[in-house]
Amino acid sequence: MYREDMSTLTPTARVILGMLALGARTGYDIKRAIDLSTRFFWGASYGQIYPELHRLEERGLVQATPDPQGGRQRTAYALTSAGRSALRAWLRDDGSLLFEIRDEATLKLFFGDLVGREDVIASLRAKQEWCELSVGMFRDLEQQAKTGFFEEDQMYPYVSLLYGIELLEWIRDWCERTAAKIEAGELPPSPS
Amino acid sequence: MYREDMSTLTPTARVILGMLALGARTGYDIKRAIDLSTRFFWGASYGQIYPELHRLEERGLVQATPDPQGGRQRTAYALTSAGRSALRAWLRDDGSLLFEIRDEATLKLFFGDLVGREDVIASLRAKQEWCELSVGMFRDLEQQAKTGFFEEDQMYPYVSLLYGIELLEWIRDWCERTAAKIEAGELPPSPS
DNA sequence: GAAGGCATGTAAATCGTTACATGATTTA
DNA sequence: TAAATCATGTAACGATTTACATGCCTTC
Repeated sequence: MYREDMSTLTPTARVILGMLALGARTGYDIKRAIDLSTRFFWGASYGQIYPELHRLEERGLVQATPDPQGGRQRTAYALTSAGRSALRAWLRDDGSLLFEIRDEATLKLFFGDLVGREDVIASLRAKQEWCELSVGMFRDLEQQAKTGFFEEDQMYPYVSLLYGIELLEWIRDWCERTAAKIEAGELPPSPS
Repeated sequence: MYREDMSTLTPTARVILGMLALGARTGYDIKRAIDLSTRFFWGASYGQIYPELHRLEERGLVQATPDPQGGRQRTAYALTSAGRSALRAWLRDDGSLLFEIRDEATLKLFFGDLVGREDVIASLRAKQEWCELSVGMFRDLEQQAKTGFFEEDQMYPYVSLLYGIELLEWIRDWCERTAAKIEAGELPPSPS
C-alpha cells in the first residue's frame, strides 16, 4: 500500500535525478558529485545508487546506455522526459520538507548533567574543532568552485556551499561561546 | 563480525540509557521525553524503543521490573551498574561524533538552477516559515522548562534547548536574507 | 609489476518509520 | 459513555551502511 504514486521519488532518487540533470552520467559520477557537494545535507552510497538507478530505469525515469571505455564496462544514464518532469515536480512541490538531524555532540550536551563539567567542555571543544576542520574542507571546495568546477549556469551549488560554510561557522562559534561560559561558571542562565 | 564489542551502544540505546538516567522509567516515558526534548537532533520511535529495551535487558544494561498500575500492565526499567558505566563511557568518549543532516530544502536550493527564480524563492520562504513555526514550539517548551519541567540538577537539557532555538533562528534569518538577495538580483555573488 | 583510481555491483546487517493491534484507565 | 490518554508491542516496509567481490586502466 505504498509506492502506488508513480511520481513519488525516494530520497536517493531525488539526488540521482538532480545530478543527472546537472551533467553526471554514470553511477560513479553521481557518487563523486554527491561526495563533493551535497554529502553534508543529502548523502548516498553505492549500495543505494546502483540499485536505485536500475529501479529508475524500470520506472522509465532514466535511460541506460552501455558506454564502455576501452575494455572497461560502463553504463551511462540520461533523464527521460518523464524523469525530467518528475524531477521538476519534486523541485516545485512545496509540500513537506524533510529536515532531520542526528547530532551526537548535542545529545551528549543534553546529558551533560550526568558527567563532569570538564567532560562537557571537552565535548564542546571537540565539536568546535570538527566544525573548524569541515569549514576548511568547504573552503577548499569553494576555491575549486571559483576556478570553474561548476558550469556557468550552475550558481546554486555555490550558494548552498556558502550556506554550509556559514552554518558551520555559526555552530563552531556557539560551541566556543558556550564552552567559555561553562568554564567561567556562567551557566545555567538561571531559568527561574 | 559486528557487535562483538559489548560496550558499543546502538544509536537508540544511547538516548534510552540517558533518559533512564534522567528519571524516565517506562518505554512510554522515554518516548515522551524524547518527543519533548531531543527529538530534533536524536529521535526514536516505539518500534525501536521497545525492542531495544529488551535487547538492553539481555545485555544486562537495564533491569526490567513488572510494575502494573491497576489492571494495566507496565514494565519499569532501571539502569544496572553496567548500564550506568556504559552510558558514562559513551558520554566521555570523544571519539567520532556522528553528525548527519537530511535537509530537503537545501537539496532543492542546490538544484535551483533547474527551476525558475520564483520557485527557489518559494522554497526558501517555505523553509523560513517552517523555522518560524519550530522556533515557536521550542519557545513554548522553554516556558515549560522554566516552570519546573526539568529538575534542579538538570540544566543541560535547557542549554541544548537554547541551542536549538538559536540555531533555527539563524537558519530562518539566512533563508530570509538569501531570498531577499535573489529577489533583488544580487545573486550569484560573482565567484570569479 | 605494483599501486591506485575507475567502474559496477551484491549480500548482509543495521537502522528506522509507519501502520496496525490490543486493552486498560482517566477525564469530560 | 465517549474520547483521550496510558501502555505495550508486532509486522511490513523502507532506507542505509559496510564489507566484499571483480576486473580494467593508468601511473609510477
